[in-house]
Amino acid sequence: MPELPEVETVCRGLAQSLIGAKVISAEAYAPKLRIEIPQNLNSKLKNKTIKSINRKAKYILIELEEIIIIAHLGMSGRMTIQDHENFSRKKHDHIVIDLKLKAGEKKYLVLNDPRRFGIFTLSSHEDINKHKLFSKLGIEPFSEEFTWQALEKICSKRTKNIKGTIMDSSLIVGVGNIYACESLFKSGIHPERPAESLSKKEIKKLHKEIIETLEEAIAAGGSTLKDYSKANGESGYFQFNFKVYGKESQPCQVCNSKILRIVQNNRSTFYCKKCQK
DNA sequence: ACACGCTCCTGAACGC
DNA sequence: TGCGTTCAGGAGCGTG
Repeated sequence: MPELPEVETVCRGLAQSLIGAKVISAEAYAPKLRIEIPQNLNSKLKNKTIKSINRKAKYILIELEEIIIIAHLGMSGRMTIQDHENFSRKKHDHIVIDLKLKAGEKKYLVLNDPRRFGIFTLSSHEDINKHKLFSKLGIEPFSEEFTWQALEKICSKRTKNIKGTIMDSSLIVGVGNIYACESLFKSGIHPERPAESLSKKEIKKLHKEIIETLEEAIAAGGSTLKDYSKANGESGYFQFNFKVYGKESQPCQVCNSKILRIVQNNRSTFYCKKCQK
């Protein structure tokens, strides 16, 4: 499922092709995903040119003249650019935008989302910064604001387990289940530890590993599961080497003891009992 | 303010 | 083979 690195990768991929593209037509084939899809998409997007494409938390912001598309890939969303030649709308293709690229070529931008946890909505430029979807977002892990002291503050007096804490998007954005598991493993911190129990040294280590894990995944092109594709539609797995995620019962790459799986906050957690204290 | 559990959705994987 | 059940999970929301 798309986590921050995947969304970043998708944004970069889309930006490469679509900056300067003009909307010929836009059509929605579902009334809602996680929230309602605006009606009359076509009249709102037609003839507008794409100015920039950026990521905010796990949201994709496609900025056009006078309007901004806010998209979220949820669990199973894919945003792909497809050729006109032999194009046919597939199952779960919920949004299809016909675009004329800067160079003149025509392409479709398609949002496919089988599990429909995604979002596709619109905002004006003036409303974007106070948009409801963004009102409770925590710190961006790549921002200057995300210092180890900021993480220390988040963890202080927090009784909740550290894994749930770093995954809480009202505190820190973009750390999903996979990278929470991975960064805790690399930090040697047990996922069930109360956030407030972490020492300063551990906070510093975790802070560093969260950033590095996400950076590494972006460098690898984002990690993925099997129902995910890159922006250009090329499917398949990325090359990120998971140390614990999905490795239940397999030997730890560091100490050889069995990777364990537990359920925390209704989510699977994978960890090494020996490496993570 | 915080912690926690429920919910949305579909397809894959699994059990009988 | 085929049906039913379980699981995956981001994040908003309601409850205590």
